[in-house]
Amino acid sequence: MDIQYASPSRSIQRLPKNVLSVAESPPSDAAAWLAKLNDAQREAVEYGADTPHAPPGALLVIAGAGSGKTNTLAHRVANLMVKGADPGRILLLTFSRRAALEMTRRVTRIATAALGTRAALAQGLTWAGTFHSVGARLLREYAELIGLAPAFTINDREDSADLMNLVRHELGLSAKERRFPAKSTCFAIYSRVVNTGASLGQVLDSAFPWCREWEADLRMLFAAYVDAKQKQSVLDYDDLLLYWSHMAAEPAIAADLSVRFDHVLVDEYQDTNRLQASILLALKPDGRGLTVVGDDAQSIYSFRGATVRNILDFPAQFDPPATQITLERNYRSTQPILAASNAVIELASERYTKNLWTDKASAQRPRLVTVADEADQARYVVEQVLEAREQGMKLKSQAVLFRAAHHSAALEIELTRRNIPFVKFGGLKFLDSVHVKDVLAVLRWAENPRDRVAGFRVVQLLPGVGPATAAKVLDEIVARAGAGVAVGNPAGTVAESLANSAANALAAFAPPPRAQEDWHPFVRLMSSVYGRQTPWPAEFEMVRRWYEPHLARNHEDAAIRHADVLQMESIAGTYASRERFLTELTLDPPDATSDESGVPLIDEDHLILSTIHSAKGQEWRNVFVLNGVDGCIPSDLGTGSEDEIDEERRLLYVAMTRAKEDLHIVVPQRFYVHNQTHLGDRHVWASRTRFIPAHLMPLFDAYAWPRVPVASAPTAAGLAAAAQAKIEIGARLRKMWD
DNA sequence: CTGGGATTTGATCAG
DNA sequence: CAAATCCCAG
Repeated sequence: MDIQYASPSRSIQRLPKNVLSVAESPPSDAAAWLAKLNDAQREAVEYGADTPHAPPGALLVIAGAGSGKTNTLAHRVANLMVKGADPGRILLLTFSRRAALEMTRRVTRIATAALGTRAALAQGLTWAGTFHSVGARLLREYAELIGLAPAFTINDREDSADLMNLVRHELGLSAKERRFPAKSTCFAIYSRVVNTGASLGQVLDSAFPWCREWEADLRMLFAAYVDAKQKQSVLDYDDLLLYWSHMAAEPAIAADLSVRFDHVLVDEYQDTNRLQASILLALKPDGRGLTVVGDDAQSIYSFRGATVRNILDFPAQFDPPATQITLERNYRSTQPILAASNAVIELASERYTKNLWTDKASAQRPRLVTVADEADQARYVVEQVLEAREQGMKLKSQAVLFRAAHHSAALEIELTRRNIPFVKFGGLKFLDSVHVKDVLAVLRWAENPRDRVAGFRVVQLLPGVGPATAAKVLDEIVARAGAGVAVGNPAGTVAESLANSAANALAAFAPPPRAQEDWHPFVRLMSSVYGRQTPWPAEFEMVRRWYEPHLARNHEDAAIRHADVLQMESIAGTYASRERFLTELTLDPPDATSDESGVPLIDEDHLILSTIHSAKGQEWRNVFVLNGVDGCIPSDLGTGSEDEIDEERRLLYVAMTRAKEDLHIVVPQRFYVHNQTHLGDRHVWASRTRFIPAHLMPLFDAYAWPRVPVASAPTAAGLAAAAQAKIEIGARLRKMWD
């Protein structure tokens, strides 16, 4: 066998066995598990796999919707392992945690089939996850080298916006005459600059033109924000990529970093941004061992800085250019569904790829259903879902997709009323609720006493403590910590001495009179968690018990919220440590909610509700797309530029291509306006989405619901009678006030 | 300086 | 319609 197997590898011991097992099996056998793949898929799976330790140049796989992308990628990973690649040296970057789990599951299954009893090898695939989670892991490993506290905490979007707000107040930007952009807007601008690599001016021009006048102030704000994060050992989502990218560009670390992974495979490449692309390039500058998979027609995350140019410009980045393989055969949808989807995407102003084809014939065209309003839309969906279930289609095989999380409100009410279980993906709620954030803030502050947003929130839970007192407390901690570091603490680590100073600062602080009573229990709690005196997860219970009276005092609906906290406690028990719990929860918050508070109905059959974004990569036999009207798809917020409109079009394309057998696009004609006083009936009339213009109508089965029986169409006699009735009713109504 | 009530504002998709 | 902001009594 190849001598290179003796080259430096962190688990050399296991490799020879593995190689042997492959060598022993006859070639026909080895081919058997690849036989189900089509030619293009097999090409993608086998590209360079014969020399896993000297991989050839970069590979780009353009994989259309339903073309077996996940399966192909999983086979490729399994094949690399079968051919002797060390699974611990394979980096698999996916879009979501869910996708990572699905991928490892499949790789394990395929590898088991291919390797027989040597399936344990697949367990070694430990580097599979999102860019952000892998980044967090690597940063903790290299933290000391790059001047980062290893116990750094990670802020989610809300926390980051809160910190931005804190900094904004300190800079006095809140007292401007003209209103300064909201904290979430400031953070969105900052995030976009970081992720796209564009200048602040460019970002303001292209995406936030109404904030143009604040450029100078924003620049100052962002500088202070970065400064604050560093002082507090806090990272936001973007930092996970940003630090990784800079780390990978640092020659001393870059060498170590790029040799530790022989193969880097990236899924959903069309939804990566410039920053992510730069990380890949730093890891694999010549493209050797790099595989990216994606579909430019499904690029729907430009609001997160993703650019379709990443995938389009990928091949030319390398010399020689990347090899490109296109998967055009669709295994998912019937021909009529595919025909309609193709027609929709074909109208894009810029279009780069392929037409998908299938041999799955069907007489059923996708349906375009007109209903009166959102209430009827809900009734239509429920009726159709139940009818399909009568014919043997499980609820789980059916999904309702929509553009924005709140579009399903009316449907959720109807489903609850009729006792139909459902699980909703997208539009996160759990982490947004104040009680969950309160408890997490205690834990984050315990993990990192410098985390000002967390501390600020926790101290203010005490009665009689407001922003001013909280700020004093935090300043006191910073002062003590500074003094502690200056004096030095040879006995313990930096983290321990920091925790000590924080606990001491709290103990020494003179609370305002109203907080007197609650102060000591609070100090006891914080000293305990700072000092890690209670093991995880018992620590969570202690925090919860401390929090309970504050929860009860501050919220009328404390009971419901308390149930959430208990729910969180049971989740906490499944993590090995406080740090793991906090990191995982911020990087991978639960994305599903169900009608019953908290408890997802995992075993029971249930209908799937999902935003289109969260439906990525999934498929169902029966798919309903809600609100196929202008203003929803495309969203009225996203019709500014041609690019934005094209992205909305791709969104509809993604939704449509989720369907295997039956597709319903529902078009309510009337929407009630939300922003009205009292219970008015102000409404707007909606029209069918512009992405399905008249000339595409032949591809659909268009009808109104409820269907009006022909026999009941008004006759001349009937109308005359009705006219009579109208008069009578009018007279009766007047009588009411006599 | 805190906290409760009145008032105004602004809002998608998500790691 | 929920969150941010403002105003004022204690």
